[in-house]
Amino acid sequence: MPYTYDFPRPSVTVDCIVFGLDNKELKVVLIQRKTSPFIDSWALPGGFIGENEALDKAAKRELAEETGLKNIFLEQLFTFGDPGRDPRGHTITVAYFGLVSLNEHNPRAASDAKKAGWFSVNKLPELVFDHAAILKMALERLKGKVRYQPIGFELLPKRFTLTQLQQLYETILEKTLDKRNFRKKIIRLGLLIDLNETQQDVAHRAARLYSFDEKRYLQLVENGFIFEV
Amino acid sequence: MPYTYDFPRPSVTVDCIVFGLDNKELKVVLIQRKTSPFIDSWALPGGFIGENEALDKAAKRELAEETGLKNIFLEQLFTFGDPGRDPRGHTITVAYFGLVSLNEHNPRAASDAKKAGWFSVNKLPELVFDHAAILKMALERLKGKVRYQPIGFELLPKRFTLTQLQQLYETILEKTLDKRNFRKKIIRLGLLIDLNETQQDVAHRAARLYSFDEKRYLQLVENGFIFEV
DNA sequence: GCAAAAGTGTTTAATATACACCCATGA
DNA sequence: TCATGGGTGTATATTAAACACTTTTGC
Repeated sequence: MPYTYDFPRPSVTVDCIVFGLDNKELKVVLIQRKTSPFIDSWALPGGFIGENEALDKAAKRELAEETGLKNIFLEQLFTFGDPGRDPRGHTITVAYFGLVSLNEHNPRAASDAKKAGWFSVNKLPELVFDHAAILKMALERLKGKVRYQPIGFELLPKRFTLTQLQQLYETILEKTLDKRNFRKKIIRLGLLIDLNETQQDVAHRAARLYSFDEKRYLQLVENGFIFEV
Repeated sequence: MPYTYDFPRPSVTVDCIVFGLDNKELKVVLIQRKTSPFIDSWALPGGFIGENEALDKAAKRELAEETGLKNIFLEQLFTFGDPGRDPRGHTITVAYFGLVSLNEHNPRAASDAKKAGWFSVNKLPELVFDHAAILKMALERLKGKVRYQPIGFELLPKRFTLTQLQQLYETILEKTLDKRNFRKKIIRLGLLIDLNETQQDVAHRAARLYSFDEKRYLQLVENGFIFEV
């Protein structure tokens, strides 16, 4: 079923970088390719956009088709279009990135991939195309963004402890933070809801659980509030 | 000269949002379209990417072809791809934005546009396609970015006064700043070079001129420095 | 001499940093 | 009872904010 145009057109794909936090390791979802080129190699989940398909819809669809992951908030990262980045010819890819609570999301090889799974960003297999560069940019964006937008909460379960939150920042920013100062600062922001519950089944004093007050955050943003950690 | 592919492909274009500062007004470069659709309407400079052409190259080329503006630093903003944004069919556009010193850059209608010029962002003509939405996003990015990256300097002449710099921040952030506090803060950053020169031909006390110390900025960034105003 | 913008310091409030011990729990 | 992580306060240093007058220059 050939499609003919008066001028040459590049192919357009989407790729997804989905980060998760496993204890103190930052991980990313990769799939093993089922199709040529680079069959069996590891890659970011992604693929061609459909006819008259919106970019974000395509990203969500491809992610679901290859990893089974659904209902994940994806945000556009960057568009890569260097000729030569794909051996099949001029291909432009729009990269999306998302953050999930790793324990609550388990990628599995869905229809369009041989395997799918979480990989530590520090121990990656070789990636196809320019996916290593895309991932690198996603990591930089994550580091930059986490300081002034409350995106970190996406990486945690809905209910989390202050220590988990602190470790998250320590992992992403790659530096240690003072416990007392961190708690003071976070609490003072007024964006955490104290659930008046504690952890269960831990072999030490159980920590209080908190959730992120997204409603209040949105209210504050409306009034010009700027989140900073 | 028809081009045939096995699967449907969207068109891909680039659009440029170039901001300039005119006294206390933020302005943007627009062109009057020479071709259908929307002939004679105002639009952001832009057009189709070429065969095997890199995205940033295409943006620079289109900007030069339509406005004559060259050697302008452009940065990728966002990619817009909603089906329906272009009546000719599925068209994805990669938007770039740039900042220039308005007095030093005069857009003129080059080969691919009927007219070209600076428009105040507060007094815009009706724009074609979704260019109004693209511009809105560019403005938001500018506001967000100016606080933690020294991009504002791009909007000023190489030699500028502290008052000019302050007015720049006041214009972009849409609020007034205290002169003494602003000066203290900016000087303390250590990113300005005092040129030991003063304005000429002004009808009042001549102000000292400064330039931005980009070398030093890059050094500091290497060492983890974060710019904040 | 006056209009117009340049330039300059101090006080007070808020925030950031540094730092160490007791508490609760399960094994 | 001990190992493990949870939880807390204070003093000091740094930074932000508020605020008004004198200086220089051209006309």
